[in-house]
Amino acid sequence: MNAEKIPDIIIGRLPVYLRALQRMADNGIKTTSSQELGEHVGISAAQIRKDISQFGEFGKQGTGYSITYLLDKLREILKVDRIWDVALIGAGDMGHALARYQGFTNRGFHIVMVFDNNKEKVGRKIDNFVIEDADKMIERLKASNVKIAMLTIPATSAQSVTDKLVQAGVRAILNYAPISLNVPNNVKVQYIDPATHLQRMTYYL
Amino acid sequence: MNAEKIPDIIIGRLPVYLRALQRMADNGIKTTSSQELGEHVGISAAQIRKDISQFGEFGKQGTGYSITYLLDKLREILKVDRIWDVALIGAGDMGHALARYQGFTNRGFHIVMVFDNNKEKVGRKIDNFVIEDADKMIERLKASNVKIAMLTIPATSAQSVTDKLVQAGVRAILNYAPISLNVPNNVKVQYIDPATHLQRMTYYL
DNA sequence: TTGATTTTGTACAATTCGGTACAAGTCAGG
DNA sequence: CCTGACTTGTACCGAATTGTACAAAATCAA
Repeated sequence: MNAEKIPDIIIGRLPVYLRALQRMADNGIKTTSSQELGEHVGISAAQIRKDISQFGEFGKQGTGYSITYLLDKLREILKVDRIWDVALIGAGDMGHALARYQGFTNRGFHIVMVFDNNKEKVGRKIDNFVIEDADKMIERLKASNVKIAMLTIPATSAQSVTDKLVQAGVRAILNYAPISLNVPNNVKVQYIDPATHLQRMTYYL
Repeated sequence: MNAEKIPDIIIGRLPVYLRALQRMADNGIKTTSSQELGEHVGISAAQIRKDISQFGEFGKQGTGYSITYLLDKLREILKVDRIWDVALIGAGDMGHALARYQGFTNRGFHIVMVFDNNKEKVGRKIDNFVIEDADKMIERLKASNVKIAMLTIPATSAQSVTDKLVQAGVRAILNYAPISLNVPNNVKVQYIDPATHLQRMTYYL
């Protein structure tokens, strides 16, 4: 076990391992090797061994890794051995899709609030969520223990809303708006912008 | 100008620069510096200069970069100085959101087909798109010039559908299914999985 | 015109990251 | 028990990536 600072790039791969392992577990597989896992996720076996060994000796020579054990450890490392409350900001098409997405529950996340600044939408429901008024967002967040927000609003208002989220104590933002966000060092942002992702591939076509 | 192989990591940053520059241009700004652009996108000025200089000397000492000129060059490099036809596979919530997304048009992409394997959905419309039968996907794609697909289907069928896409000549896949895909070397995949992205941040909370 | 200021592109240095190779532990079968 | 096949964790090394620093070019104000 290594108590030093773990590089971001390694942390970034762990959720991919976690996802693949979870899938193997669902298929009833009990054990895997760095080799096999590597083939599933497209990463070299040595890389996987090195990444995992940053956190302890979880494998067994000759046998590989117990999937349930490794799952537990990875969930613990990534702090998804619990359920995080998440706020969804923006009830447009993308917000709707995320609100209705069934893939969060068994991966550590639970949407607890949905906000929109359109007064016509406020009070309406998406499935079980009642859309709340964005004007009340800061006070609602401050009174909650929400540390994670998903931002599905236009780029024009993304930075100002982000500032409010930070002010309200949010520490992690999944940003669907096509714009880079400026946040303090203690706040993390991940970007999802389909056009940007597509543009990362056209170069090679 | 350097004709050598450009690292993936640099190509990955160019769309971010492009997005920021496009935004500046929309705001009527004519010129920028690596310093200013860096502040917008959260990347060091030296890094930006080095990235851009891989492709030529586009800046001017003392002045910086002409935004429209740099935009043209980046679009050319990334091959988004044209419009790419894109196929959308899966007409669920996420597929709907993407089909209706207005952010593709001025960034080089145009959805031209939407498929679903649910016979009840086939023939229905999402805005102007008629949902087509997934059974006809391969032949429809082969008869088209579609090289890019967006996959918004369940993980269980993602690999088999991917194999069909590859067989039909697709060379770039934006995968929304929460699973790693296996593709030949000449096919690129980008992953969008909100739970994975969130899990990349919880470690730091 | 001149000197101060700005900014690029790049050489060089430092750091980070990934691949190779192997000792040592584990297991299955005879 | 013994042998052969597997597999981990890590030391070592080369490659890739980023940071530092500066010469040279361009601009601007006086």
